[in-house]
Amino acid sequence: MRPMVAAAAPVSCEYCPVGQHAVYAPALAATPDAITTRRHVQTVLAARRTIFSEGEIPKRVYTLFSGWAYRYRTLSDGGRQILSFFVPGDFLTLQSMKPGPLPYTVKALTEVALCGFERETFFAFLLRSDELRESLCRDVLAQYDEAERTLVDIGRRPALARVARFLLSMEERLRARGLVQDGGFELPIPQGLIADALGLTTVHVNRTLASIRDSGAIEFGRNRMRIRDFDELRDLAECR
Amino acid sequence: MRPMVAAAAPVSCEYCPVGQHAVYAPALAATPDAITTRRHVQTVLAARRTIFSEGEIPKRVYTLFSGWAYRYRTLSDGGRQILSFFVPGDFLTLQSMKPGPLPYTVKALTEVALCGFERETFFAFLLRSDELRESLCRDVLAQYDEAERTLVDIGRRPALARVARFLLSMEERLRARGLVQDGGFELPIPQGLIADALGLTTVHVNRTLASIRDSGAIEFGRNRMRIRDFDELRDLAECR
DNA sequence: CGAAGACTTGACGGCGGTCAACATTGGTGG
DNA sequence: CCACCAATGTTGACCGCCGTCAAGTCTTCG
Repeated sequence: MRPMVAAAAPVSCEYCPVGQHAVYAPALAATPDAITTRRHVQTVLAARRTIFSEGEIPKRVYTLFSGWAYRYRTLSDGGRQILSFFVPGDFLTLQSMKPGPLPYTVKALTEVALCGFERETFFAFLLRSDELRESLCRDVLAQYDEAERTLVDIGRRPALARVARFLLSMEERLRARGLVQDGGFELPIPQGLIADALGLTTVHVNRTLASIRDSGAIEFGRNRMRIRDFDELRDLAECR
Repeated sequence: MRPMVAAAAPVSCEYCPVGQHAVYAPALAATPDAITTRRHVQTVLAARRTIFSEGEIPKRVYTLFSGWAYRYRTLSDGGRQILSFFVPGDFLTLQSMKPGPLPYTVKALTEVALCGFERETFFAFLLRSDELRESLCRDVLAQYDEAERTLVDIGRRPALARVARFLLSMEERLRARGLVQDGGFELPIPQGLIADALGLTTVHVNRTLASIRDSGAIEFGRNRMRIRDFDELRDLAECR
């Protein structure tokens, strides 16, 4: 399978293919130039490159144009907890809304293309209109909600249910962005990272995925996942 | 030990003893009447009473004036995950900033006194000034941050470290509110609830607390906790 | 005084972690 | 084009943390 290719974003943001999912989508619809002129940089980064480091104070902020990224916190013992994965259209550092050091690291999973803005003017712009504020607010609360949902998962559910729900929520998110085709989707997340996101180990994620595959609910190969039986998978996610 | 007594808030918010910790603290300092006149209700509720139910659409929102409360999500199997505890001055439902059903239940832990506001006008007021918006934003991000910190704890740390960090962060929060006296503080949270907050069981929290006490780092009795050796406790929280 | 909630302690077992070996894939440079 | 290497996936053996079950005590309150 060919690796995902990241192309830099087009010159104008007006017809941006992922703009409708961006936090500033309302502005793109109304006054696309307002975004284009504020966009400072377009960058392409190789897979595994660090985009922000924990403790860094961001002067520039990014929307993910193509590719996948993720963010995580590091433990004193070297372990890490992945907090979320990003897909095209996602804004990488909502927490930078207020100035100060970032409490997590952001890293490119695949090769990525980024659209960069100057932090201060970017948020000043978002706060100027009611509509944009509301969009920003919705994004923050949605991420907050997802964090607490994951908290419930990790705190109270067995590994099988966690993995099943992870797959379901990933499918739902990708479907909303039109990234589900032929009933399946690209999932360039190695099992070790799924483990770091779900509070498990690589070995156990591997066994769990294998058992779900054996149940017939999913099939997958390198970088690709297909849900064959949603009802079955939802049953597993309910944790019995 | 006498149960905590909840008295209704005073008539005017101007000299509210916990107002400085409220999300609308800047407004209290500048134009206290703006808060007093918007406050619709003052309510006293018995311990264990439900303040909001999961799925409910709040028309009225509350600041906790006295007593303790907590919020949690329920699982299909009857288990639950506590998301946070509230102390006087805390606002109970930041998520209600955007209209829609609440994704969690809020319950009184002790007897509580609440100051109620009409949801819509309350947030409209908070969004009107830059200073209040910033205060709101800071609160949301702080809670979000705490949620992800807990996520790391539960996902990656052993029981001993979770409990130790829980005690440390509780002490820090209460100290900031002037609720630490004689080196100790009131902690009316039963071990079963600590377990529900940390993804553990009552039995295991009990053993863990006992082992921390044996190490000499803390001492506690019913409803009261004292940290005797911060360095020791921090070592435990680091999870060697 | 009775009942409900909270705390404590012991015995036992299982989910998921640890360690280790090996297979497979894809990228890189010679 | 091939050799090599790093990253990833897979499987088995073993074990420990923490959950489950259960009994009993203590405290609080009606």
